[in-house]
Amino acid sequence: MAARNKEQDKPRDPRASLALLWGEQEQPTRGPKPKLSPQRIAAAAVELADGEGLDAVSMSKVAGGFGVSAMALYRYVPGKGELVELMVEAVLAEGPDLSGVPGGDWRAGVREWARRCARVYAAHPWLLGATAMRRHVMGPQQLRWLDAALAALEPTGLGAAQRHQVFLLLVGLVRNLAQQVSDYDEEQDREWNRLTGELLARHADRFPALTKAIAEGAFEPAGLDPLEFGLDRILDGVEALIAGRE
Amino acid sequence: MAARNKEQDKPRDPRASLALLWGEQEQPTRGPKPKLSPQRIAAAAVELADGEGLDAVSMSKVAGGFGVSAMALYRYVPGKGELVELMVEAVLAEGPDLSGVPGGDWRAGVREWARRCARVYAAHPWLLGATAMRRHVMGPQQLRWLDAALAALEPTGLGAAQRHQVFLLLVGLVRNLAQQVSDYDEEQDREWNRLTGELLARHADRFPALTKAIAEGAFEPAGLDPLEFGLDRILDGVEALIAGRE
DNA sequence: ACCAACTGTATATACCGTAAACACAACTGC
DNA sequence: GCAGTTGTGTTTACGGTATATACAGTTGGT
Repeated sequence: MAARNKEQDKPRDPRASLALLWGEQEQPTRGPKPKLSPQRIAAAAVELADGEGLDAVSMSKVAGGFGVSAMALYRYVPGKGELVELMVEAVLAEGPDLSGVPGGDWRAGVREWARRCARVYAAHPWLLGATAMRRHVMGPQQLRWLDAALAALEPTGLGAAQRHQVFLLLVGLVRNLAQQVSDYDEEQDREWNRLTGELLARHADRFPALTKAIAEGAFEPAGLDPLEFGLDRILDGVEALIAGRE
Repeated sequence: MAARNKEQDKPRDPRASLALLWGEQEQPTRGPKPKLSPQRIAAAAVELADGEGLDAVSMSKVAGGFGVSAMALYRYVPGKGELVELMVEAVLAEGPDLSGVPGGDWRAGVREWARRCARVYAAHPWLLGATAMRRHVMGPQQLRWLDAALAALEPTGLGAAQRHQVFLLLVGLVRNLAQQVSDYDEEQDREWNRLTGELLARHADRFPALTKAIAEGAFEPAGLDPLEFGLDRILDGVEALIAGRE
């Protein structure tokens, strides 16, 4: 175990962050040619995180990949927090063109959006931890995804505030799912189930509903795709909302 | 900024964790009287986390609160990961008796469960980060909440696997909500909105749906309670599922 | 040519979690 | 009562982390 960053405790100038994320900073003409760029650094960090997890992303390791010292990175990035923001933007940029689905079928559109979003999280499990950091600033790519979701929701005829709420619900669904998946570990899971099963059997009276549910196979691998299940529930809920307004 | 723990990279014996969480370890009779106990340590850590955030919980600070050295804690707790697990159990234990709501109204029961769960997260914002750690082991208090949720869902007549899925949806809702709330910071939020607003105005063509939604006031403080809104959607979705099965 | 601006490095600080070796205290068996 | 064993708390040390600061080297504009 190493130490946990207090990623959020230094003020982190939002102006600087935004300039970085939107690529809106005039680059100088005077000094030596820079070897690196915020984007190249972020890309290297992403590669590292994809391979070894977010915790493996340290200034020193990232810098090492370029053969420069850790402090060199601070010429391009104000701090690690901002680097992570850049990483998020980088992987969010990978996503395809998010222009809506052809027809006026909002359910299909929203579903497709959620699937694509889930795919990004699946490809980069560390995204979850990276965006869980407090007070992060939205960059253009995050806004792009937000925009796409809102666009997909326009045909619902819901008000703006409600569309926003539904969007939050959808991101939440995808993120929770990603959480569960990233937590999963075949071997360890089996071990856990075994041990907890024993304990539970010994205290069955304290957990009647749980005991019954387990007996009925609630925790078997199950053919249910959690994403589709969640989407179905939420979309049905939204449909009910639309119906109720008329 | 300090360093980020790789909380999960040391094996962390599940047997030991479970014994700790269930309080099933025979205590010795030989040596000197211990001054501390896993529970007292966890309680102190919770207090610290409540006051200064999860990142403020370091072995050294917790130990300092008892006037002992950091290493003393390792006599009671295998490591920091396990300490955090104990913290989670501690705050989850605070929750009231979760016995279901009287009538056969499953919606009311589930709603009440979610509200209580949300209240715990609101009281201890660090819970989110604490349970986000990978591979955590469920203790009895976590099982108690799970049991209560499953019990509340029994009157729906849904299958065990589906009840489980709905449970996951509900926890997800509460957690995402907690995330949003804990991210919120009046001052900083205003600043962010201002700066991002400028940038967005300059790129309005790239984000048409978002621009429109903002114009319609989608991001105003809004009278919508996100928890109730989310619950309404999900419960309606579940109701549709029940109806569809008949 | 000079100087200002810029890049990268080396060094140092202040944390973090925790392994290892140790001194002491208290109970068990004699 | 005494010895031995076992558990407690401390000290020290190690390898990590982010990053502040002071410096050396490079480059372009003047």
